Amino acid sequence: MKQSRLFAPTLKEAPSDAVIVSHQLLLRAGFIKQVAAGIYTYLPLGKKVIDNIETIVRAEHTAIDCSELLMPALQPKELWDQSGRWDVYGGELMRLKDRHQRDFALGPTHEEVITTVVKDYLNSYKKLPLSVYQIQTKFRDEARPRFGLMRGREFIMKDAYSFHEDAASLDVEYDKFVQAYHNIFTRCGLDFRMVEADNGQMGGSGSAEFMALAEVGEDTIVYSTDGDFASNIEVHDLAVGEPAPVGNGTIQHAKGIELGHVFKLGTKYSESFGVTFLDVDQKKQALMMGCYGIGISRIMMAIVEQKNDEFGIIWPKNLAPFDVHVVPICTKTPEIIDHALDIYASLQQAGYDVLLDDRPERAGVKFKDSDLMGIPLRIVVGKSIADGSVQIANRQTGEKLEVKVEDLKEALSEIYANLK
RNA sequence: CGGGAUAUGGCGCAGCUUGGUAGCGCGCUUGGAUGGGGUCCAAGAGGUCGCAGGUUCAAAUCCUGUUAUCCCGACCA
Repeated sequence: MKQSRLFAPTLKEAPSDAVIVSHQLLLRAGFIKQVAAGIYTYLPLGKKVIDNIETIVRAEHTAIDCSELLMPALQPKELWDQSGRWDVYGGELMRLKDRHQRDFALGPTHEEVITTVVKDYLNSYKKLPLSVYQIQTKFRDEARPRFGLMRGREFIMKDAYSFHEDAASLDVEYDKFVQAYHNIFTRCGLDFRMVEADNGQMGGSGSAEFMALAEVGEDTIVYSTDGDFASNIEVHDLAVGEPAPVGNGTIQHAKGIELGHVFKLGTKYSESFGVTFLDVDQKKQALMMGCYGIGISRIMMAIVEQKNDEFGIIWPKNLAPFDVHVVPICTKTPEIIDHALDIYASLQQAGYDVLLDDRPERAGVKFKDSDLMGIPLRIVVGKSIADGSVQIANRQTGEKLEVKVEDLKEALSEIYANLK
């Protein structure tokens, strides 16, 4: 991609509405743009990051044999009446009417829909277990949207649902999701913790949350110094310094951003929707269910909150919008831009996703924008090209290295391999 | 939903107290100089001052209402 053609409006100053660093940087670096309170457009750079997150999420779900589908955002009231949640969900459910004055909701979650979708198919124990997921825009009419992508009224979520003949099967699947979630958040480069969580209005028999550690987090994690215990403070309201209920540690507190939540739902939804199957003894039984969510757009925000410095964002390589930023400077010299174009083409051929800053800007402007965007590797093509060398700059470590053009690919692949 | 604040060009802000018809920095356009960390000079373009009503000869400025956005709290798979 040539930067002169990329829609990436960077700002020197953060819009005054943004108060936390991730919100400010995502706005300044041109990743998102606000449309209304809690509603954002993902600009091209932001969209690329979202896509990268989704790629990881998809791969880890495929790995546990969970298949992807896509359900409607628009859901009729009747479904929500069946679960009883039309009345209990409250003001957060975004409600609307069609032209015939029939009631609909924009889905904040999809237990009602998925239960209806699988109902006819899952009539035998032979078809169990089954798990499916989708990645979709969710709607919640938050009383107070805030902090950019942290608490939006419209956001991208991955939600998965599993169906089982008994609790033992649910336990097995639940553990697979827990492992998949560990893999996902690790691959995203997040500093996170799994904690015991409240079941909330979802009901069910067990749940855990995955929290990104961050001071701006809205949740409080209580954990023990020996690592044997971690919980949302909603479940165990323990004070700092108390002995932990498990193990020998003492309690500490930390702030976290909830990125994922796994639930054992039990039979709550299958009972209200009358979803039953015949077991091996030809007895009719209610399905056991699990559900598993990840805030895709929230991951982008959480990463920026964790990975930044005074100059801008520092993307982990798996999420970065581009792998390499080729930055020619002194562009008055025509051979420099020619060399940069050659390097750009050859790195693309080598499989890197490359952004070429072909704009007629001065060096300082290009460096500032590059730092702000946070692409992990930068190749500066300048005067030193006269003796055949360019500079590789590592955004993550700050290291800079002069290399001959003929050695560039090799040097780059070594540095790339060591990126986080 | 309670409490607090803000709304003036793409972004950041001043002007409002003490009404006289809008200004600064950045950005943008053109020209020139510069050319390895947001360069400098000059000339330009761009604003129904959130919206509606009121007071007044005259409203960005005063009054009333309203909408939007942000923060704190409550709420929150």
